[in-house]
Formats: sequence, structure tokens, C-alpha cells
Amino acid sequence: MEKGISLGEVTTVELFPKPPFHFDGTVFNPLHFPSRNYRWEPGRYWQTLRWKGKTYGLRLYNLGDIEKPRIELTILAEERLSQTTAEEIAREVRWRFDLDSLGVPEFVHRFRRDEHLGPAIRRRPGMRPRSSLSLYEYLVITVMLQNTVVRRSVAMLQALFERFGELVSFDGQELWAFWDPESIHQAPEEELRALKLGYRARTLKRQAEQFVRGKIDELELRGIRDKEALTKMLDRIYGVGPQSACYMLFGHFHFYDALEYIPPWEGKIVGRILFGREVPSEQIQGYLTERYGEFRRLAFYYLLTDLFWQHREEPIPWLAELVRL
DNA sequence: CATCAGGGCCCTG
DNA sequence: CAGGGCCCTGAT
Repeated sequence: MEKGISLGEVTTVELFPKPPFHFDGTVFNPLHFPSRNYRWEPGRYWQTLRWKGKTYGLRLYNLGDIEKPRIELTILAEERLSQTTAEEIAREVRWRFDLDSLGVPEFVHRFRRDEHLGPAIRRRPGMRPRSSLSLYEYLVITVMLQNTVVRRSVAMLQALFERFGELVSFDGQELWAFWDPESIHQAPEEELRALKLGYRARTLKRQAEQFVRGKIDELELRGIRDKEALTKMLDRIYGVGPQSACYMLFGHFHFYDALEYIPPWEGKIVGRILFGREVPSEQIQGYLTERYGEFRRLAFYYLLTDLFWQHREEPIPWLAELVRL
């Protein structure tokens, strides 16, 4: 295990998301499994950030409301930040949390009174699909999720943090930072296998290699706004298939219509919300496309996420059955 | 004790 | 395009 580092240099930037904006509904996703690179409490959010070879801590405070959004972003670093770096990181945060989205506000206004979406929208208007991670980090998570149960995903990620990551202290928090692909690239596969990753060890190695060799350029990929084209690019990443590609299209690249693939367990849940029973995923896709068009995946997301928020507040027995660890 | 599915994907035929 | 195999774990 690496020894922890402390971040004391503080830079503050104000962010103004496009209204309506829901802070908690954006920075926290009740579907995501708990990982120790972030912490959330109402109105406050912390996470680590690897940026250009350095480790930072981010703190987001909600200082606004739905219609007058305002976020105080505090960047914590080891050394004094240059103005340029602070601006870069602020821009990155705006992108990752989809703060400048025009689609979400439009979606909210258009479907505020919709039979299915109305309640979810009214509870958390302006909630964004977030991707607090880099593409590389997001990939690691999707690999950890493949073909296993959540409990094991959590264990594997934690083992990786403790072997390759860095424990970071800032603002009274102690959180894990991710590693760069180079570290995995240099580590022997045996070492990864020892962390009980199974065949995922090979996947991580090959992905790290693709990143190190510059085969995957996140900024370039963000520039591709053609869904088919981007899917094709993502599919070239080893270990990425239809499920992960579709997840990333929506969750990471903000395609609100990426509904080509529905994970079985999510399909079961949304089928139950919409039709009161399990239905084939084609039926869900057809129905959502008909009703919500270009916002079909966002609609799916609002329905699912809202249910999980309710579940958090008061457990829903049938849902608990489906999401057992 | 053995078997098997679990929030996919790769590879082969 | 269908289907076996993959690491490992907990449930049965």
C-alpha cells in the first residue's frame, strides 16, 4: 500500500450550471456501487482526481437552487495551482457532470407533466447523468462489473486502489485516487491475478496498453457526436462490448438516446415501472422511443434513478430482491 | 461436497 | 451468429 498524501493548496472556482439543475441528483447516483474515491452528503461532494500525472482533491458545494444554480468548486492540490490548470479542471468538471447541458433543461420542460416522468422530474428537476471519472477510470469500473456480483466488484476495485492507487487526504476526507494506465501496463499480469481479478486481469492489461500506446484519446472521442461512429470506436477497446459501449455512450459521453442495449436487471426494473411486470427489452425500447424520442435513454435513466432514490429513503421490497449483493 | 449463476465479452467454428 | 470458456465467490 502506498502512503497517503495530503493536499493543502486551495483554489476556488464558481460554476453556474444551466437551470434547472439538481445538485444532489447529479453528483450522487444511488445505482452506483460504493467506491472510496468519492463521498457525498446533501449539498456537498468530494472526489479525487488524476489530472495530467498529478493527484487532486475536488470539493463541490451547492450554493444555489434549482432555478439559480451555483456551485463552489474547490480544487485541492499539493502545490500551488496555475490559473491555466484551475481553468482546465473547472472545464473538465463542467463536462463530466454535464453542467452546461441544454438537453436536460429541455427534457425537463417538455416532460414535467408526463404521466411516467412527471413525478421523477418534479422530485429532482435537472438531474444530470454524471460521469465523475475519466474514460480510463470508467472502463476499469465497467470491467469490474462484468460477469460478477456487486460485492465482488467492490472488493476488486478496492484491491486495485490499495495496490495501484493513492490514498489522499484533503478537507477532512480520506479518499482513494485512481492510478494511471502506465502503472497497470508495467505490472505483471500475475500481480493483478493475485488481486483476484480473474480473467479481468488480462482485460485491464490490454486496455492499459491501448491507452499507453495512445490508441484511445478521450478528448478526440468526446468530439465525435455521431452515435454509430463513437460506438464503433469504443468497441475497439478490448473488453468493451455492446453493454459497456452503450453505458459509456450515455453515462460518459452524454448521448441521451443511447438505448440500444438494456442490461437485463435494469430492464426488469423499468419493465415493472412502466408495465407492472417484466417485458422484453424490445418492448421497453419501442415504448420509450415512441414517447420520448431523442430523450429515450434520459427518460429510462430518470425512471430508474428516481426509483433508487425512493428505495434509499424507504426500501422497496421487490427492488431489494433484484439488487441483492 | 459439487454445481452454478452472477449488472459481458472474446474467440472460434 | 451461436455457444463455450473465462476467474472467483457465495448460494443452493
